[in-house]
Amino acid sequence: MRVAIAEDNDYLAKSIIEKFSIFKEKFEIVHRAKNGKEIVEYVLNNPQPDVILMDIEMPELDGIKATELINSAFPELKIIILTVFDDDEKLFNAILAGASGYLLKDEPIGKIAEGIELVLNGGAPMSATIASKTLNLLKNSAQSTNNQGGNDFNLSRREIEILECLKFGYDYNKTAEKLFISPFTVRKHIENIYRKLQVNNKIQAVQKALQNKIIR
Amino acid sequence: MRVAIAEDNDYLAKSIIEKFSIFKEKFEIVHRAKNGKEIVEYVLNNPQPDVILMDIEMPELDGIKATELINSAFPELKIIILTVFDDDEKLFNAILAGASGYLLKDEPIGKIAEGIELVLNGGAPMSATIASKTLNLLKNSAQSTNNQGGNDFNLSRREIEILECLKFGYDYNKTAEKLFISPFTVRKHIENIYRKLQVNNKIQAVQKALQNKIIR
DNA sequence: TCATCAATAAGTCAAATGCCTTATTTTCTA
DNA sequence: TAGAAAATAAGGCATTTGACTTATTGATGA
Repeated sequence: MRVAIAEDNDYLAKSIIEKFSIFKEKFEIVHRAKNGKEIVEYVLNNPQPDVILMDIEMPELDGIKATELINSAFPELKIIILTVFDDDEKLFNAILAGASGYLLKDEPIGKIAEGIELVLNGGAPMSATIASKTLNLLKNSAQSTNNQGGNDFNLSRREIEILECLKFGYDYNKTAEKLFISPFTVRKHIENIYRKLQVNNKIQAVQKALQNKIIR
Repeated sequence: MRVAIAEDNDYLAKSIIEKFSIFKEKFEIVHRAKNGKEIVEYVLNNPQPDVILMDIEMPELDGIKATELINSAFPELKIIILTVFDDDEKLFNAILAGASGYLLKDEPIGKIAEGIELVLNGGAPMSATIASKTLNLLKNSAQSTNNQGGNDFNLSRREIEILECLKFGYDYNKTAEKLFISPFTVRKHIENIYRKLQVNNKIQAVQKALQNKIIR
């Protein structure tokens, strides 16, 4: 089986290629590209590999855009995303771009090799957390017709005002000034917000509030 | 680990239970229900199992409806669908009902046992063809309307990765750990980000990056 | 009317952050 | 191939933040 790798980090790329030498009976690493542009150019100008292992964060052209291009030109060519990032957004975009699998870089080499075989047999290799996130994404995207948003976490009106200020990056003093209260009070409100949202810093609070449409 | 099985076919149920005796150190089959109604009544009136292996086609109440009921009453209870059916309709409905995994009955017993452990660690066991179908379902169910727009502020690739981490509320150390670099370097990158985005704290940086679609 | 809760205020203290300087290595490009 | 840009690393220092404690007031509701 002919495998190509798109990975900008030299160390990681070499490490993967080296580890694959164990499976040299089965897999041949036919190319290693340093970015999305290189891998697209490679498949356009060379005999097609069976599978591409694709990093996401790469210069010139990222892995998701490269996947999109390659997938539209060669739908048969299987692409497995291999990255450290497991956030919903990237996962979602990778799937839309046409990736056939999504593995995290901390998977043992055996799992990656297994994934390549799986993908060539019509399967979809996914790391455990990824599989779980995929189900949730599907569930959420299907329910998006009748949803009104998220929880309100029983936040009080004042706490939501505080969150609005946090969103602007105001510190305790600035927030206190805006709301005509003492900075100590602001701190107390923020502590209560953290407890209710189950977070422990401002960014997480703001992100969670945005995601749950508590603030816009 | 306490496992319950809902399976109407006596032969199959006994066969599975028998095969599980190999893993009796790890798994205890606490109950075998003959239909959906029985499994729902069981979880309502007995100590909760950790995992339920759920067939779909069953009399009285099918596995999908049973999954829905159990999942809404006990969201922590993991349910793995174990069936011969792999059609999109059933898969889709099972996911919506809240199933945490979907395995085909022809999987070897080892894979099923592995799936139980996976599901208890937050993963989502899926047979190869199921995983593949899930990706397709997700892809089709959301043909998104992607639009671009916004400055990139000449941020380097690394700086964008840093921003991705900041979005999660990671501190310097956690970010450094994620990106395999020193916390000092993270701080330097963040300083450069602040200068380029013309902000002076993490929240403002994340908000500006989100607004300009530098990150999502 | 008694209890609960939200909002207010104030304080301690360790840890994290923002802002500054310096310096080496790597990568890219003119 | 030389210089620029980016990434890396380290450390100082004042400020901010997060996690605690304690306490008063006013509103809501059972």
